[in-house]
Amino acid sequence: MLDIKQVREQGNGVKQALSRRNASYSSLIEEWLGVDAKWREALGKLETLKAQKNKLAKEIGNRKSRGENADELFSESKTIAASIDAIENESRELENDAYQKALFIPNIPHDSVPNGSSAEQNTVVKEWGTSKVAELKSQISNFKTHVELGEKLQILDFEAGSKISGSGFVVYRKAGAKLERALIQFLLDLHTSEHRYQEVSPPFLIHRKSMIGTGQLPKFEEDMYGTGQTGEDLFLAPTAEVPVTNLHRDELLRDADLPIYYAAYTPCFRKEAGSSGRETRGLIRMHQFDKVELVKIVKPETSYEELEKLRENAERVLELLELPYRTLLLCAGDMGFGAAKCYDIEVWAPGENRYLEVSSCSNFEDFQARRMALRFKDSTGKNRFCHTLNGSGTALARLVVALLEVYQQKDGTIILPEILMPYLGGKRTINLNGELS
RNA sequence: GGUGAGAUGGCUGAGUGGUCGAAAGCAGCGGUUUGCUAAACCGCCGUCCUGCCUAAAGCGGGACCGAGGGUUCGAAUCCCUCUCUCACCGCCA
Repeated sequence: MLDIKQVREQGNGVKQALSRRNASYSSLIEEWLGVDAKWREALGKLETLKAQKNKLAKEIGNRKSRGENADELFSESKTIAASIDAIENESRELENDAYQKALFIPNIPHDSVPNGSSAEQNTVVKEWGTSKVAELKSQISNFKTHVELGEKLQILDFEAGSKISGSGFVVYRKAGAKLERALIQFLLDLHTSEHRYQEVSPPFLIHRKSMIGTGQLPKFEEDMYGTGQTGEDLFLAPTAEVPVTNLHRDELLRDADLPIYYAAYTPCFRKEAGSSGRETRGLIRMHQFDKVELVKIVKPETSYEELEKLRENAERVLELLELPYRTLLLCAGDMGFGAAKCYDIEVWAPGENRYLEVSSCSNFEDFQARRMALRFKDSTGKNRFCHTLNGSGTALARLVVALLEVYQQKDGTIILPEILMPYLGGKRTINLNGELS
């Protein structure tokens, strides 16, 4: 949520900044300001009337305690109370109206975010393992896709996935299932020990208030899975960002509490309506996938530094797995709703012959904190909104794609990176039976 | 699912209709004193909105005691609904 004061004072600046996103929010901003002005007018009237009423009530109290008569004050007070009632209803409606409008306005892109309307205008800020990419590309025709590999080895069972749940679901089998489990463990260990995040394991079902807190609702309700249960209002987590950031909703933290770093594993559930084709083949776009997510709650003055560190923490995953990647700074038009600045990290997948997004690291500034009333008392004693950040560290399904495709051997087996061996029972080869050996 | 008890400031917790924005303690901030860390004593110490003021300070107004509604001239306090917490029972991993 944006700061209404800022919008009142620099409405045009805000509109202009938002126009860098792919749509115009000018009319929404205007509507918000209009309702806000009406609301404030109603509030002004209310305050005057209430001041009168409070005065009368006090006077009545005084007279009664002295045993005096106060009948004429009673009727006067009643008249005022009646007009208060009317204005109060109006004011409540206006307030809610303003809030509802505010919830649909995205965050303002940071100054360092480049202009652009689509993914083509994102800038590559880092490339790692370029020589390996070149080498892989030179013999690209030898590389099978993860779908071919996975099915041949019987470690990815897409048929079984759709048998149980429909398209967009997969069953990992044998070494596939073990690899998935190993990666979760590996990622959590890396971030909790080396990067000093605190491990949390949150609920996967999340209520509306939390979903509003991080910005998934109300605007993106159609992308979310609800449980379908009548009388309940729970959604399946689209990312651990939601439960983990909301850990501190409605809290006033102490200055010394910050920064807070969390790492969490959760499955992620997304409808992904309307996507199909090459983009979605195999494991690349699933309705359910596993992810280890990193969440930070920090002081405002440090949040951009923290974003860089967060990004490095995610990049480290790919470096340790020796998977070539590149990092993009997203342009204003390609950023998510709540982000002020966002990096995407993409891993090279030779079977696909392209880069796949495995992480998205964003600074939300105080956008989420405002929605969820997440504040801290700074060293001068002033209450201020925290800044929140999160980044994937990383998404697992696409990591599996890259691992299978990069590490495939001519004989059809797969030799996984050595660093995973402790998590795979000391083994690293997926043999032709789909077992570890 | 049943029964009962609760929800008050950063935390603990008192407060059953009028001077309560709210006792007390802890934490925090400022100060005094004993040779340091520490202890003792004194003072300050909720949030949001808003008016006067260039601003700060200060003074004034309004709101907030889980949320929403009601009763009343007047509600933290009484009534209703909801949400959550705790205890016991039932059920289940």
